[in-house]
Amino acid sequence: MLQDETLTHNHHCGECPIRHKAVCARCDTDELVQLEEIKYYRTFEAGQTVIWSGDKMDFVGSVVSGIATLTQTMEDGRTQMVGLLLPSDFVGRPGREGSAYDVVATTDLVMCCFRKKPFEQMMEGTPHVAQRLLEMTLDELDAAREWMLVLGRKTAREKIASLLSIIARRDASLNLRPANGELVFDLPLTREAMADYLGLTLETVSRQISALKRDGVIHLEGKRHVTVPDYNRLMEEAGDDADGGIFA
Amino acid sequence: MLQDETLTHNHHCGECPIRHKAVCARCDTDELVQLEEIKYYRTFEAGQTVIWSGDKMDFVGSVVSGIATLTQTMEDGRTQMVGLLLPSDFVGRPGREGSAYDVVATTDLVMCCFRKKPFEQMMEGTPHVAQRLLEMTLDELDAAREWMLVLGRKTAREKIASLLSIIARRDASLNLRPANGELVFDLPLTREAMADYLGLTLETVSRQISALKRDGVIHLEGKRHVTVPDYNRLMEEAGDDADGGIFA
DNA sequence: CGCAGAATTGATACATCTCAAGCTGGGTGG
DNA sequence: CCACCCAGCTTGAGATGTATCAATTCTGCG
Repeated sequence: MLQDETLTHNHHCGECPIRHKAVCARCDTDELVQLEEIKYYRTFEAGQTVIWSGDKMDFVGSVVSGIATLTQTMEDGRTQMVGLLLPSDFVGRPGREGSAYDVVATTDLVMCCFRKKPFEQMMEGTPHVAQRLLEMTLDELDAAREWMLVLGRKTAREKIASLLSIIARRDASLNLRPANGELVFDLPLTREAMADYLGLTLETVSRQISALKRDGVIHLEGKRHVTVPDYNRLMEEAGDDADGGIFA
Repeated sequence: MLQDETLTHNHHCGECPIRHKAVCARCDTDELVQLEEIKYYRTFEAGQTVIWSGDKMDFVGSVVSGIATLTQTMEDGRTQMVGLLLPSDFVGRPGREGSAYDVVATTDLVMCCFRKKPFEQMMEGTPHVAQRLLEMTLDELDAAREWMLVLGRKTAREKIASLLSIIARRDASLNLRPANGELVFDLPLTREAMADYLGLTLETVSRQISALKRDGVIHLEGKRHVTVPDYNRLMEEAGDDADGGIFA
């Protein structure tokens, strides 16, 4: 595994970009010192597998930068994405040996890893870590259930609109945008990855994106650069209530 | 709200049927005393709505007996079940005002409720409750992700087989069965509820159940009483690896 | 330049939905 | 005690959305 030396030595948590959103968000200075002792950085190139389903995991950790996917695969090759890991998201499950999913780096990826045993011990002692992890897990559960509605009941067009609206919303909350209703972002996923997320084929994804473009719901520059002229229109196409602003 | 007096006064936690599986599983005797002070029972009749999506929740709690469903509904009426609540499962989210889902009693239901504020305070003080809740939430997240694969990638026949195998497995772990490979249970859901769980129409559910019956994968007495002569066969039909026994 | 991965587009097949007609079994009122 | 009723379920025929198979077209890069 190649590792970028500028990233694999330990930075100070105080300057960390995900300091206030990750599993360490509630920790005070003392607790950060404890975490620094058991942490190390790892980098992965786009396309690299971080963990194979079933593999033993000797660490847990947070995504610092880049994007990774959580996928499940059936014996015959059918694949479903079950999670999209963005900066500050947590990987791994304390109290379990192996991973239940494949974790794959979609872009170049930097992870802040904690050795599993010490991390688990720390969870016992310092409630701030466990509290934050519970909060994050509950959020993920809500997101997973939201996605169950998308997978089970929405049409292909609604699925695409839902995905775009989620990416747009996240992007808006990260890089704060003028709230003039126009949103611009880059798709972090290939058509195939979108298909795996939405339970579709890549051809259907392509057709529906073309249709949304033809109907003026989105504009495309190249394959990845998307402009949403009217976010409420996109929400309607997603079958969601158009109310409840972008920055909820 | 009608309440059965024999159930709404407080029993002792020590004799509670879900004592060792619910959110209180790790609590010691002292902690149980604390919980007893903030708890009360509520009963619901089959078909009754426990909580409406968006409603303010002044309690959280555990299912003691009976079955409830968690559902999400779109404006045009399409509905997706996002959770099936069995005895010992937890309802509600500490740290959030309203419910995100409809909770409906599928059978007669008894819940052990905790007043929300005191429960949240207790979570701060006694790590055993928060630890157990984290563990349960992680399990639910795994279940939700498993279900995403079912919704996104499985055929109607596989979906039905998956649901039957889950119900069979749960039933086997509750009422322990002879491990001779034959499983018998009652479906706790109507065809329509199964359809909402699986992202299908009730007609498709009915057709696929008929097909599995015709092919000898299951036997039916009446509409609800199911016999599975060969669990591994059912697993194969579900598209799952047939290995990894029933009582995993 | 030209290749390879990614994406688009087209023609057709098929699984599931939709609409519609009956069936079944348990409960109720005459 | 029977006739009726109704929710839940089954089955059928046809419509439709998405998958599948196949042929091009982009796009970035060595």
